[in-house]
Amino acid sequence: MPQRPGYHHGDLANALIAAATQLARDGGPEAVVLREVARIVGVSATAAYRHFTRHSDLMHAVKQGAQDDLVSAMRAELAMTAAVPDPSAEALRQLRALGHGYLRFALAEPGLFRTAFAQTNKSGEHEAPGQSTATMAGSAGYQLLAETLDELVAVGMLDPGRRRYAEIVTCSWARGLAMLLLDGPLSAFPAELRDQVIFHGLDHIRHYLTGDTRPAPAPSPVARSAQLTRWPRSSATIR
Amino acid sequence: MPQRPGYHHGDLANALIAAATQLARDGGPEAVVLREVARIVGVSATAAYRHFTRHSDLMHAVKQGAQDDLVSAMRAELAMTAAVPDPSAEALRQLRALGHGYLRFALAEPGLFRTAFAQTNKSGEHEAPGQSTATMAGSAGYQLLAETLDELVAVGMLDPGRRRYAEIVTCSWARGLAMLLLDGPLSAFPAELRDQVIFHGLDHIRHYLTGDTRPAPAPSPVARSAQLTRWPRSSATIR
DNA sequence: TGTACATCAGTGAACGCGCGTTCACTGATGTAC
DNA sequence: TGTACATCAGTGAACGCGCGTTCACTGATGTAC
Repeated sequence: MPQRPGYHHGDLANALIAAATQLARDGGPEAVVLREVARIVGVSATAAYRHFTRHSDLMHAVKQGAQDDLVSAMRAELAMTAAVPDPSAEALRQLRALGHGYLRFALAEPGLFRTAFAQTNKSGEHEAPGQSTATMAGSAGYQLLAETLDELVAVGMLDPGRRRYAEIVTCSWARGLAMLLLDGPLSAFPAELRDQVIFHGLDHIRHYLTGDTRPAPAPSPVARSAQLTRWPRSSATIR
Repeated sequence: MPQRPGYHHGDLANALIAAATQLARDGGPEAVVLREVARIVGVSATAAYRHFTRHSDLMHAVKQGAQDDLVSAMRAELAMTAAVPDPSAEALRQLRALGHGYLRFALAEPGLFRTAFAQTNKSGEHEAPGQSTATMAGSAGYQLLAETLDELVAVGMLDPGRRRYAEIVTCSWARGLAMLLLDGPLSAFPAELRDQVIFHGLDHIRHYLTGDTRPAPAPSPVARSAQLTRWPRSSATIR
């Protein structure tokens, strides 16, 4: 990103998005105020209108980024542990990783998490019925879950007859737990306890899907608690 | 409620709450604007300050009411079907009724549902740590669920070892599903389909809790779909 | 039973704020000849 | 290679809005004597 040589910025659109993302990260979607964004970048508020026809368009871009970040967090959690040879165990590992990634991102980046699911009306869209912008987890995340669930069926752990509503139930659980952890009564819990709730919740989901009532293999490694603080985000460098 | 005889209103506090509730019903918590509330009641904005020290206090009252309404909806659903003699079947009936009540209220009164879980900072409270105002379903609703889960254990349908996280998982599912239905991708579904999602979801929860894999007894009665439109609310008569 | 007066519950005007957005403009850049 | 000019990407001032809240006030009510 250039050093702002003078009158022309060079990459104002991205700079605005980055600043807006930082605001969303700190204060949620309501904190994304166009004038403040311009202020941060060091540009007049009017300049933003060269790159976004209105506030909600900027908002939309931030939301997209937040959704991408969520999916990245899920992918990162997938990559954090090694794949195991046994297909059944591998499918379970993936399921757990996706859930952990989702919920840990929610805890680490509550502002971005809320932004990812915020209601935005982009320019052309008129409440667009039937084509909701608020996809499950940015669509890509939903796809990851769907694949893992398919794998669970293929491996024989998930009854095909119970496949149909599996992602809705799983998504509902994860989304609701995130709300309880962020805004609800569970928000008062200390970080460790919240991690435990997530861990046990995920184990319940596993049990629900597979019918396997045996307890979870091991408690959540403490080493990962460090990750609960802040999620590193490559695209959010300002200026 | 008196007919507003002249200068003195007589019951302004309640009238303001009622009007504010109507705004919340139609537009969610953000729609509760003090000046607009006063306008509706036909009183100067200043008058509100005789009864609420600030906006957030009025908001708090509305939120309380919305939480009560949610619990009422759950209770009403409980009362809608007759109790059955068999304790196991009865516990399941209650579980289903609570879930249906919760989710149907969310669909019928999205504005109030959101308001029930909105973040409000009442006068004295300073982010009050450890004592979150956002209780599970207004606390009373949580109590109802807890009792039903206890009953499931007593009856032998729910393994005591799996009792511990049962309400968190169940609450998470319900809350998340409500979000998906109201703001998420499921909001585009037609009413019937959404009711089916609820019905199947609840059946999955039942299966998850009890381990009973047999399918649900009967599909959701169509007759109840009428209820999805609007929830009758006794306390919200304006003026 | 009638009067003085404290208190209660309203009023209207105004303040200050910050927002999204528009306007007419100007400095910088790139291209045609 | 140098110049004219269209276009691009900024600027600063201003508009209009609606909000929560405060101020000094006034009409209605209730109570003491």
